[in-house]
Amino acid sequence: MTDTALLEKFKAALKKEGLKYTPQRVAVLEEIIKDEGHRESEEIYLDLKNQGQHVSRATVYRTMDILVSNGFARKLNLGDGRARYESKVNSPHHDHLVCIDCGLIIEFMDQDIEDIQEQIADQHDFVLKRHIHQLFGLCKTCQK
Amino acid sequence: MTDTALLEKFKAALKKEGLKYTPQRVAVLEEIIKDEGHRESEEIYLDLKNQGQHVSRATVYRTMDILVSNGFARKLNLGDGRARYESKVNSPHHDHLVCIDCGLIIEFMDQDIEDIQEQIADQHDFVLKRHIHQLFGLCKTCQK
DNA sequence: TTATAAATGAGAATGATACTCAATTATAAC
DNA sequence: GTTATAATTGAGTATCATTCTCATTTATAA
Repeated sequence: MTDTALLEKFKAALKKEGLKYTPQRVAVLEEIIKDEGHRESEEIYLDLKNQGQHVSRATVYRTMDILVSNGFARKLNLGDGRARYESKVNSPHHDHLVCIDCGLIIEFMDQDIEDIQEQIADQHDFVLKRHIHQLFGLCKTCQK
Repeated sequence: MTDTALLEKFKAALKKEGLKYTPQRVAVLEEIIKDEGHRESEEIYLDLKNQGQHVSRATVYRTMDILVSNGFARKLNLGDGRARYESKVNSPHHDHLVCIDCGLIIEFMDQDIEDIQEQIADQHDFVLKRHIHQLFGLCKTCQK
C-alpha cells in the first residue's frame, strides 16, 4: 500500500468512527508503519520526540488503541507488563518466538497451526476473533 | 497424587530452594489444587479469607510465584492486566479458548500443535521452555 | 532450647496505563 | 472563509495490580 493510500484509509477509518484526522494521529501511524520492531508505548513516544514530533504520552496511548482496533497495528503482550506494538500494514500475519534471556523476537507463521486453531474453535462452537501464540525459549546465543 | 504425597513433594521443593514449609504456603497450595478454575490472586486471597485462613495478599502473591516456578501452578495472562492461576497438579497440559464476551474459558490440547511448536523452535535454533497459546472468540451463547 | 535466617503482614512504593479538564483544533454547515 | 461545536490534546493526576519495606514472628537445624 502506498503512503497516500494508507493515509486515505486511515482518514476513512477515523471518519467512520466520528474521530478527527489530526497531525498527532498521523504522526503515530507513520511512526508505527515505518518500523519493523515490537516497541512499547514509551519507545514510540520517545522515538517521535527525538524526531521533533511533539505527541504526548497520553495521545500515543490513545492513538495506539485506535490503530489496533482498526487493524493498523497489533498489540502484543509478552508477559512483562508492558504492551508492545507492531505494524499490521504491509505485514502478513505471524506469531512470535521470544528468547527469555536476550529478548530476541522471531516471527513465525504456520498454516497448519492456523487451520487447527479454527477446527478447535469450531468444535467448541466458538467464532474465532483473534489469538495469541507465543513460544518462549532460549535462542542459539543464549543457550551457551 | 495423594494429598500427603503432594505435601511431601512441596516440602521437598521448598527445602531444595532453602525455603521454609509454612502453614501459609500450604494453605495457598491446597487452595490452588482443590479448584478447577482460573483465578486471580485477589480471588484466591478472598477464598482463603472466607474459609477463615488468614494469609495476607503479599504472601499469596509470593507463594504463587513459588508454586509457578516449581510446577505446582501455571500463570495465565488473558490480557486484562490481572494474572490468573490454575493448578498443574493432576492436570494434563492444555491451552485456552476464551470467550471475549462472557469470559468462559475452555481448555484444549492438540498434539499436532505441540509437535509443530517444537519443530518451529528447532528451525530457529531455539530451545523451547514454555508457550502461551490462547484463542479468543465468541462462545455459542454470546454469538446471538 | 537456642540461634538465626527466612517468612509474614500491613502498608507504602512502583509503574504502566487510563482519566480529568481547561485550552486548542478539525470539521461541517453556512 | 467564518463560525459553531464537538472532539482532541497535553500535563498532570488517579488507578490498580503487583512488588517492596521493615519490624515482628516463626520454622529449622544444631
